[in-house]
Amino acid sequence: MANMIQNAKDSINEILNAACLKAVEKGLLPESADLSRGSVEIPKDTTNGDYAANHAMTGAKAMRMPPRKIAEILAENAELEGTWFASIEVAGPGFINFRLDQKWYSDVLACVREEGEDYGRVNVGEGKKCMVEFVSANPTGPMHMGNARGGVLGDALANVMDRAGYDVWREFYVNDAGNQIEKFATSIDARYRQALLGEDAVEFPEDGYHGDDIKELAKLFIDKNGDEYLNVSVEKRHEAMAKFGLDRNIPKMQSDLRRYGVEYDQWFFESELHSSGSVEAAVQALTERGYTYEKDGAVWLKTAQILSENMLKAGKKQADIDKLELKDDVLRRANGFYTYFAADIAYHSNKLKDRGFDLAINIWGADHHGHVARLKGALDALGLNGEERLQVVLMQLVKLMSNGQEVRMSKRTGKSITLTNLLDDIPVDSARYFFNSRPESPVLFDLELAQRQDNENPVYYVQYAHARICTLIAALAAEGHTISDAAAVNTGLLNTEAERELIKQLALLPEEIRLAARDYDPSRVNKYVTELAARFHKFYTVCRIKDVESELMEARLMLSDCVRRVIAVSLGIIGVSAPEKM
RNA sequence: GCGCCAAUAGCUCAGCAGGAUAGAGCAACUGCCUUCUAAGCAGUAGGUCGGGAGUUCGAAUCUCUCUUGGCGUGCCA
Repeated sequence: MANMIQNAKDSINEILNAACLKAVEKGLLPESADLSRGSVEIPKDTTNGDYAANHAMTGAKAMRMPPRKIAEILAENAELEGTWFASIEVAGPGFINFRLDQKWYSDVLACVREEGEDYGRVNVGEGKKCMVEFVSANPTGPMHMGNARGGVLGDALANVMDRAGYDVWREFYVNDAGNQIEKFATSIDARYRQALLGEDAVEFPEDGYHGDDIKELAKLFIDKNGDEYLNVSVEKRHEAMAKFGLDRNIPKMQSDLRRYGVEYDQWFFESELHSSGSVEAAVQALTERGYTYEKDGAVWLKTAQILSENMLKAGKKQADIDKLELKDDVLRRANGFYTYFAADIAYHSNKLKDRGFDLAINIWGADHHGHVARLKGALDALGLNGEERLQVVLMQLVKLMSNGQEVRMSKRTGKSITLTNLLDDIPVDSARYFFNSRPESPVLFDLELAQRQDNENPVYYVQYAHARICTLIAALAAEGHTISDAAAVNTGLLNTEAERELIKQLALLPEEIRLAARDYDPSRVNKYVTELAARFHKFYTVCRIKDVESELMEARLMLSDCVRRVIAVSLGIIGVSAPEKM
């Protein structure tokens, strides 16, 4: 579980604090010396060292001394003996730059070998229960590109959280109740009667689902039941049709997602919240706490009050809050049915309270952002601290390009690229790599580029590095060379710039996992592994492994094997395969 | 109107709890395979980080403002 980047930074802080203490004792720095605002960073340009500390600059004001002078005093009083650092120097406006010693590189390699499959694990989650809910597409039709992105981001994020030390649970929330389902049944019904009574005999509802999949469901329904539902009451007919449709659509979603490499721990049905009385209970609980009222025959949540109270507590000005024109929300409609919002409150209360998840992460499309504040607010009102315990990752929508043209997607007309079509056309690895980009940036998906199975498709760049190493290891094995442990190898021989840059990148994985979990952004892993592949390709070009002096060969072979493992682990996190041959 | 997200090389995007000279891939041009996979590597060229102001030792990054684009602002989900 070692994080060699964090360790190095901590060590620098200790070295500087000790140096500061010493300098104060000697009277070189004032008693007011305070380095606590300083931070350690990895400079872009390694001519500025491997790590740079800005403590002298951030502390200059309190000490009333020029930063450069402070930096020099600290550097002179720093003790590097027994640390991971070989040298220290002052540069620029007052940076204190540290250069890593060989020992650090050796320790990184030892870590990678010792931890094996578990390399990159960190324990920021401390075993806390974390649910990642993602995709949760309406089961009324085929999944589209947006769901494809949600599937990738959610699954990869769940992997990241797992590696960051959380106890992770993946869930799909099935909206099998409410208006959408009624519309779904109405649509099937219209197609059903059109098929039996003629196109013109029945008018198709304007707000119904116009896709061909509905016609297909109607046809299957006829194959099974013939015309026997023509004379049944509308309620009974719709109930049968909704059930029939869901029984076909849901398994289809499950198999499509599985094909995509996405497996859930649970498919949670909204209908169960209604039938168990959980929705009613949630609204009741809000009422008991005084957060609801009745108006026009409906039950309302005092959203405006809850949110403005929260904002006042957070230090926002009343005038700014007024500008937001906050509105209350309906929980139970005048017709007696609960809204989607009410069910969602019940669902999230179920997650945080009944099932005891410490953290609930939802991946939502950006078009749902208006829903975030009020859901958090409702959970706050229930005393569940929704502000912190519910985290919503809003992902921007997918723009699909084909032959340089944007392909418009429309759910209403049913004209959209479905996830099934997508998987027929492009490799899963390619889709998973492309969609795993920063969630809040819109993604432009170029169909032709993703389809290409050559070097223009960036996913192959990474996979190629892995395959290269595998064949290299096989070739050396054929000559009788096996991979030694870090301790059995003279890692000091790995001292060219290409080798050191490669090892530094290996060391970075735990830190990247920590940051990816902190920001709920799994795309960091994509960037990480791409950079790792780049550094390997460079090393491979510059440093020969086969046919060099045996001690050096062993060291480089061991390094290559470390890279192979870390690429495999990283690709595993983002759900891309690591081929042994290409 | 109000709110959320975005704007960085010709194209696609990194860089965003402030750090030193703003990076990569593609496209263009030039090199590197009788030796471990050239699906690779090295190099050239390409930029008022949307405009303006502010905060400070320092701003692509933080604040304000304007412009442009996407989304939201339902007794839909």
